[in-house]
Amino acid sequence: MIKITMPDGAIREAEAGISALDFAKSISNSMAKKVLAVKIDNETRDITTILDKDCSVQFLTFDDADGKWALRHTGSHILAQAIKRLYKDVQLAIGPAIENGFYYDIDMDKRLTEEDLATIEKEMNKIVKENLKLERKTVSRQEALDMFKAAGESYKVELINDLPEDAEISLYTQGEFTDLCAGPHVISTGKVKAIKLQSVAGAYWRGNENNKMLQRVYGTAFEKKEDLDAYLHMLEEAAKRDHRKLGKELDLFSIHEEGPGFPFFHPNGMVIRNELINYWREVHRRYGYQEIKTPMILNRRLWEQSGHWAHYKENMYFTEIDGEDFAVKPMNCPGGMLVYKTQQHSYRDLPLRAGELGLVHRHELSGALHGLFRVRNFTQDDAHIFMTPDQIEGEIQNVINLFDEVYSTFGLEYHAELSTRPEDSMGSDEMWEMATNGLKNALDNRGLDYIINEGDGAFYGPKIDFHLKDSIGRTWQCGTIQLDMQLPEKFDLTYVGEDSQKHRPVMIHRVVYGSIERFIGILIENYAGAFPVWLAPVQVKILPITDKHMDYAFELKKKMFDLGYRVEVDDRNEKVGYKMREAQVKKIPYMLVVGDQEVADGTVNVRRHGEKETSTMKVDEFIAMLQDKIVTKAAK
RNA sequence: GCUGAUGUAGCUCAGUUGGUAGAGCGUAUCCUUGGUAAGGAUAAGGUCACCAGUUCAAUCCUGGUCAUCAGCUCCA
Repeated sequence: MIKITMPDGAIREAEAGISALDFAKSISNSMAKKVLAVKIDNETRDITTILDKDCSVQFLTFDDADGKWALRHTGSHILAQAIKRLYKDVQLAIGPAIENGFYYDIDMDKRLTEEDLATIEKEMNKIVKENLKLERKTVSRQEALDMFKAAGESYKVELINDLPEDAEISLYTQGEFTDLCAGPHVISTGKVKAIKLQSVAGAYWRGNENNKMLQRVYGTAFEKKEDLDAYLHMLEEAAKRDHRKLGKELDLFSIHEEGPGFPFFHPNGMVIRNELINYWREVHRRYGYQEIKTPMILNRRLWEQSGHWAHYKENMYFTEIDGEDFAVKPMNCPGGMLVYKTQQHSYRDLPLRAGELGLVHRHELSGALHGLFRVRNFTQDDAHIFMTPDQIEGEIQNVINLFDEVYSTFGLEYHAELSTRPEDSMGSDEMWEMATNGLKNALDNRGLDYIINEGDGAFYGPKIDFHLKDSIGRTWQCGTIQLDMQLPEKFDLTYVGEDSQKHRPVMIHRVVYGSIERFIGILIENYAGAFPVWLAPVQVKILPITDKHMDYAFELKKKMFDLGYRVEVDDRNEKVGYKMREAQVKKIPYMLVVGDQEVADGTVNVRRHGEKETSTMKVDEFIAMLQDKIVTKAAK
């Protein structure tokens, strides 16, 4: 079933047998404004890319972005045309517009280099100058097939063959170049005033790793040179927030060749980590959770029972103890099951919420590793909740409330995705429907915006994922709520009901941070390294002006240290300007300058990170202010 | 894992068309006691990612390995 979320939030469902593309197009045609892009899997795409994907889509409300989108789309055609002009034996695959630019997938033997990109870019600018008109023409399927077959464009032929029976097939022509394309485009290539090719990378044909790998050229296009410059400048600024860069500069963590994907946390990073954990415990206590801890290495039998041995083995690490196979846990659930089974539970105990900060190890593909965002060992802020089937909705609600509170504390914006039953799944239709509806109702009641990933759920149940953005707009899944109808079965979990009979509980897995590592990465980029004072590794730096003021500085430090604050004195033989610069670079929230005047008056001169003005206050006054900021977890 | 690029001092980088390397920052020592983003001097610090091969000679050329980066695939 294909569902389309309209810009006004209304949901429309397609009749059976209609393809996603057709459905999307029919809606698009019925609207005054042509719909240029859709959201699939939370990625903005050209409408043509949904042609063989049976999934839910969300139209974007591109009020004034229409032109930009078409412009980028035309950019991709100019790219293809330039490549066709410059090289022989080139086959074109697809070339859509994307969020900030466009790409084109091409198949050619020659490997494109950086220099080649420069050459192609030159040719593209020539095409822009030629100001070629883009002309749209509708053709019959046979005409299209004949044409692309004759041209030796086998990818286009495959695309055409996969189009639905009654699909309208259109071609766009600019000068000597014609491409299969649903459009829309700007009227002529001359409209694209600023073009930049960014990179070339490999991409599998149709996103399937069993298919041939093509070369994908990424670029971006704007109407004005200034817009391009502004965009490139924005990218440069964003790169400064990269958590891998800041992690090094602020001495938070490191990753070494000796342990790819196994991050080392330094003292500064541990402060943030521990504050996050403290906060996590405080929140979960309020929401009625208990905490457990289960072992990292467990016997093979357990993993066979849970299904991981069969379904997750290629991601697991193994070892042998006393001649028996053991595995390092990739997930915490089986351990949680064993804890649940150590006693009999009454329906009165449910929902039973057991949290665990569990260190898991997963063998991720080497090419997928990425700073703290994708690692091979990480701590999940996990919890397993056991409940009766009619508690699902309320409990999900409870979890979503908790998520919202936590993300709000950090000022993080998030979006949710609901993933439904996959092809290959276990359990009855009724169970799936009940579980999926439970999740959906909870989302609807909360009034949360979400997109649906049809068939993207786990084999054991549907899930809601929460995605957060990094500094350059890539999104990372952090929180997730997964309903599990399988593990309780496999481990024969029961509770005693009102009728004094044994019943099967429903279980959910859920993480808020997702992994503490990934969440710290997100926070570093979100705050650009300037953490709010409650998280800051060093909260206060005291800067004595000369040696004469050292005693006062250290007295002050002891006072604050004894109260539990993270405070340091910069007692180096340097001028105060130098010390101030370094404290600012290290993004320490509060700098206290102390000199003759402060010593005489028993005051401190306070300067906040990133601000120019200073203010003098009594020591106790400053401490009270600091305390307030920390307790309220103030953002600034 | 796949495609492409990269790997030189603690950090950011320059350099050698084959003759074992340099800057700035940082660090140490000394001078300087200076009111809010860099005071001065001196010194230490590198098997040029690792392993082979070619060569009189390899950081540089060739091959392999590892790691990192951008994508793809996958995922917290």
